[in-house]
Amino acid sequence: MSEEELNELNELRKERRKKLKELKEKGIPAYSEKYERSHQVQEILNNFADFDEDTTISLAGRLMAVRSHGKASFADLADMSAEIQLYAKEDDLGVELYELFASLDIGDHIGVEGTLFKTRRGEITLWIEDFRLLAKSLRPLPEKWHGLTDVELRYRQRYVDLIVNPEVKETFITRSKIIHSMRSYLEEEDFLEVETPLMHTIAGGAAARPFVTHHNALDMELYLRIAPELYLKRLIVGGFEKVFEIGKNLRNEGISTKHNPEFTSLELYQAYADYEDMIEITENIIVQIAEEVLGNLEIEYQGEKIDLSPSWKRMTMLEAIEEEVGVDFSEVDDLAAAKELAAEYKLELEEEDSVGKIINSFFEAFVEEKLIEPTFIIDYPLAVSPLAKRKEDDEDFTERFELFIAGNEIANAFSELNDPLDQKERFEKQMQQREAGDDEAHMMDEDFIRALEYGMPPAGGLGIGIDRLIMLLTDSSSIRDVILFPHMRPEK
RNA sequence: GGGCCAUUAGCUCAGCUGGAAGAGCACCUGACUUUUAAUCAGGGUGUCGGAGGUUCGACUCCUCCAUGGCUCACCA
Repeated sequence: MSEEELNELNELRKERRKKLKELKEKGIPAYSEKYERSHQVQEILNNFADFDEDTTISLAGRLMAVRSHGKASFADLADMSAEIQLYAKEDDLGVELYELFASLDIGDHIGVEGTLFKTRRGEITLWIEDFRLLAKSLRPLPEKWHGLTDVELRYRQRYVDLIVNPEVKETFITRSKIIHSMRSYLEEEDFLEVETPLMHTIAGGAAARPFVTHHNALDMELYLRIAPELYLKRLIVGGFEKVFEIGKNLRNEGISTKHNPEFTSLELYQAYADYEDMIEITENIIVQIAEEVLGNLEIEYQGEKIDLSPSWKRMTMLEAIEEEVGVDFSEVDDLAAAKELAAEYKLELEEEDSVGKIINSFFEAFVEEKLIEPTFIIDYPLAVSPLAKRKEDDEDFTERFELFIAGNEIANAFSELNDPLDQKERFEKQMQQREAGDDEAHMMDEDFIRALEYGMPPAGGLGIGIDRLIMLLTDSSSIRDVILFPHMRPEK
């Protein structure tokens, strides 16, 4: 770094650069080789009684605080597992090494060696006999008391957030456990984990605007996937009977506390099954996760107590609307009457050209947010379900459900449409809407129709929004709190 | 994209109707060999988000821009 660049640094950073230079002059490595430690901090804290005062142990971690008393100092060392107090005395380390210890900064990584004791106040402490600087920190950490609360900084510099806000680390450990529990449930049930393409020539499987990218060698536009659905169903055609994929979907839409442009979902498909089976899997999987990861089926989300104990409530969409709004849509069968109702309830419609879409709008506007306890809403209008099988006794509705908890949609599932001719007609209907300006309408996928023509067994399919589920189980109000690096605009 | 709000030291924040930029922590200097938000004495380290404007004078008022938050719309 040149003199000019150095001069632009603030005082705190200049100070640390100065110390780095001094270390170099003394021949002390500021970024040294690996350090063999004997224990993690948590093991020490849990098993203090097992260590006598002659047992030498070694730890490695980041210096989080220093309390210097002249010729002796206390400090706090944090590794991933926990924090422990260090005690360093000039008598034991010698003048030179103690001076080095005294010059350490908060944020530095060190490896320490010594024996354990308890202070007068009863705190387990490592009495240092030797230590080594492992990595010098050149930037000051946020304040120890308030930590880092500026959400912009927390998301942009998640590494700092993780260093100073322990509960953030907890959330992401829980996230990992949730996904692990989900995967082990599915493997236990003999589902095969697969990976399908992220780059699609046709963006399908959901109603959403895709990101577009360009393949140079092929000189063609590609879409980043909005859902893995159509590929997973091709695998059901191919003879896999139980498949699942946990992965990212990318949607070129608004960003909010519930939406990130890339988000993680579970999708699974089971041959010879239907949406009733999917209800069962959904409930089982979430109950297992809550039991394994939280050890509790009674959770609290943003101040609301929620009981995840089975069996969860089921209602048809029409029943839910009738209960909440008092309108019985089973009595409404023409578009004009539905539009009149929408006007009466001050629902602003855009392109709703069918009773089904208006029913769905009523549901979204008046019912969704009221569904606090886990509730399966079943039987969705055909008009908003272009990939789901029709109900046998009602042409206008499908064998589909969504699961709502705490007012949020957590899962979406249906009996998969496996009639290729019906599917083709529905794609054609979607294409018309697309041409009429609805750029979220489904695209025609000829190859998917071809696959269905070879014969797809009846199948149930299920999608779970993993980020949303994790928000619920970690009591996080924003999706950004459960995604390590949420999308942000560039700085400056 | 619309509405509302925010942006001041490394961090967390005060700064009134326009009149000499502040506190705590962190940091620096000194004292201190069981402290733990260590303590004691001294030190303010700043492009007040950016650019214009009004004014004798702007952190403060106005306009535009940037970023973020909440919210509505779209979506999961």
